[in-house]
Amino acid sequence: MSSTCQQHYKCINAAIAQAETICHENGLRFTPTRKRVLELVWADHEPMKAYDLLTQLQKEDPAAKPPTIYRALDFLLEHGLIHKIHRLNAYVGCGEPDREHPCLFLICKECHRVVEGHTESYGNLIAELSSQHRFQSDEPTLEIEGYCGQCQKH
Amino acid sequence: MSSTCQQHYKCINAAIAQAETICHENGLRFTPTRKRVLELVWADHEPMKAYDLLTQLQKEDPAAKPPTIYRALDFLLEHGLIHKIHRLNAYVGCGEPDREHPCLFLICKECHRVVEGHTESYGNLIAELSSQHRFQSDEPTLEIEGYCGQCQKH
DNA sequence: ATTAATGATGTTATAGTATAACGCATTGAA
DNA sequence: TTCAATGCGTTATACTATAACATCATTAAT
Repeated sequence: MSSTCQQHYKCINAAIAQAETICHENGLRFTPTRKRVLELVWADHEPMKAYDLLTQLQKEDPAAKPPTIYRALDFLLEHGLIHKIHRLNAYVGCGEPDREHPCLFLICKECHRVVEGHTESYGNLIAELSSQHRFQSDEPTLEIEGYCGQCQKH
Repeated sequence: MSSTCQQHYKCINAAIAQAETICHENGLRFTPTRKRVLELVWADHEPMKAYDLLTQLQKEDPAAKPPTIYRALDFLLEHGLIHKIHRLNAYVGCGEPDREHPCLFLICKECHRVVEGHTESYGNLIAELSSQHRFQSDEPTLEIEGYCGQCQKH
């Protein structure tokens, strides 16, 4: 575990609780595999790779295969419980699964930490672009690589 | 070819000419393979996949292998002559290789066309996020999927 | 001109990411 | 209880990208 939180189990528990609520409210099946995969994604605040998750899962369920993981990830993505960082081919838990929001990540090249950003102007930008180009937008992702405060060369 | 331009060879010629200038100015070697791959990327305004480019290249150079393509793509990316669309694992020619600018793409899910957007507010947003998070940003990419004007359901 | 350093390419192999396809099991509604 | 829909098990394979090492080409210094 490598993050800024003090008691990481709280992050995990909160994420699972939110997921349970959301699934219940929307009549979705939060099956044991889906739950377990979500926990594994949240095992760390760093983005997790599919095959690493698979390796983890196989410790408990030796029969797990790639589709096991990818199906769970697809479900979690589809319902906004996790995000995919495309340039890393990796997955992170979503901090605000109950609120519709465009994804925005700051990705540190040094420590590989990813922070999920939030700001009004992002929504405005998307709106501006959509109207400029008559584009009906959907699933925008802003991925910014660089160096976080800890890792910058001074 | 599927684009809004009328005479696409002009796009290709312009791109190659710009590349030649940039490489010359910066003491870079614009080798035949690199040039040919850039032409192939520009063969269409749609994003091109690495292995499709390879198949094309192999028609002229049967000895071409994956590294042939990936090395050329790496060179072109590094010098801003093309962009990678991460969520598509695909590559498009850069419309303004001589100007430093953060990448911003509108990707149509229907016709698969990609337009490279430009707007002041994008730079501002990056700046705002960087200062908010004390993040030294580098290579941001904003990829927005959705439906373009042509493809929207009315 | 020769040579050493660097960069580009050739070549083989393999690593890493993701999905297709098919059949069985479970669930929940009619 | 039966049926339709959804989820899962399983095998195979497709797709994306890089490692590693040999060879060749270019450049600039001697």
